[in-house]
Amino acid sequence: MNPINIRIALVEDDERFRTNLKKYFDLTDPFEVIFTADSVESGLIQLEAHDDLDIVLLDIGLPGMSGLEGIPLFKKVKPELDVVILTSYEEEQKILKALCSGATSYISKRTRLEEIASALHIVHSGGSFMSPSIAREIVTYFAKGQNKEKKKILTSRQTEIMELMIEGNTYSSIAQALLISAETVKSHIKQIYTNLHVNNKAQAIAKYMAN
Amino acid sequence: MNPINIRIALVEDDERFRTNLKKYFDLTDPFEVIFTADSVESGLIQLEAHDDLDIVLLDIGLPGMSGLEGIPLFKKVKPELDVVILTSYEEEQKILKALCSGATSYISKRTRLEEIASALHIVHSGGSFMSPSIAREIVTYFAKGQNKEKKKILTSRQTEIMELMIEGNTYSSIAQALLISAETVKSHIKQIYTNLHVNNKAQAIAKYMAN
DNA sequence: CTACAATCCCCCATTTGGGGGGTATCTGAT
DNA sequence: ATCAGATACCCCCCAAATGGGGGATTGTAG
Repeated sequence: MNPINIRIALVEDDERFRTNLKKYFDLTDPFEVIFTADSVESGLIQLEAHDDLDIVLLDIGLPGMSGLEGIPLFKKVKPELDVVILTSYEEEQKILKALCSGATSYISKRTRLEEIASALHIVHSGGSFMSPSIAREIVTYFAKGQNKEKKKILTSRQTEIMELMIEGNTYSSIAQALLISAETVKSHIKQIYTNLHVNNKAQAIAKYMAN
Repeated sequence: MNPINIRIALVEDDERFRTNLKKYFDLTDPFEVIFTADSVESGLIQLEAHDDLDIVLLDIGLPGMSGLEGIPLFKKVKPELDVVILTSYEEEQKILKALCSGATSYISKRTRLEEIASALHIVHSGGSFMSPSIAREIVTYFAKGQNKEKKKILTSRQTEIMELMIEGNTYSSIAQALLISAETVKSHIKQIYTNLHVNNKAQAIAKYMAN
């Protein structure tokens, strides 16, 4: 067997698209289509019989069990399997759910076959590929999360020290990082405790991280 | 002006890399380098004078203010500006922070220039590009999040002690609350640190609260 | 002028973390 | 039935870190 063979499976209910993909990958090195399925259920059964699989290309809009529900099941049978979502659903909710369930990549069906192949190469070498529109949804998600502005009870210097404290630094290592004296760090931390109405590191971190 | 012109700015302290990028983009259509800067501070000043900017390419490891801190400032001056991080820092923490601050894309410095250009095209047309290794960090982050319920790294006793520790109790006050010896509390906490792969209270609390 | 952030210093008791050592149950796998 | 492993429990030593109490000087913004 070719050492750089990439063994894939296709789980897709649209027969035309599925056979198209299979044809393409059958003709394209170094891909090897181990099996195809038109549902999660059938895919799972076939997966049991083929433990040499690298990547499963999974659609979301499947009859019966959805691809979204299927992800954890595939990962359960073979945890090191890379699940690549190939679908036309691009809503944030579906994307996030897929990623949370353990999908490695999320590719739009509009993507050209060569680009899908390139994505699979990336995945096989330990990376991850996101279609531009999908990636945009993800960054939007993160940016939204930040909009919750938190209380400005700490000065910028105090925040800086707080962050370093959370990383487990001692007063002196914080001092070194900020090029100030450990005594100064201590003074700042005293002040932090006063501002947060606490009197030790544990409570301070808890309070700081809670908001 | 060419309607498909992409007006970019480079904020990067490594002079060689910066001039390289500038040369490349100066020669490559449809890019136009509006200005370059070697620090966030200088970049912000120049941004005020150029309101026709589309994208800023920003390094993270800058002297003075870090790129991470700079992102919100750039977005504040010009909210519709797309901030593209181009850096060699690939730690999850930095990546997430950048995305939360409003970065649109995050590209590894190891990326070929043509690919960077292609990423900028994607960003300019409303998408987002992530380097494979970066994207992988992001999906890992999501996958971890899902395991939060399954995060039973701590036994029930350890959890109990952890909660009391977060409230700021000392070993002896935890001992009193649980009617055991302080030495036992200490043993438990040692074990907690082992399980969480940390070695002090601060990191333990941060890790415990993060999930 | 005043308040406040940021910097620095000393003293000293308490807490912590890391290194040992141990016993008693309970559970799951052989 | 037994036995390894996990869990909970207890103890000692000692260096390092922390926290609380004093104090001080700058610079800056209101």
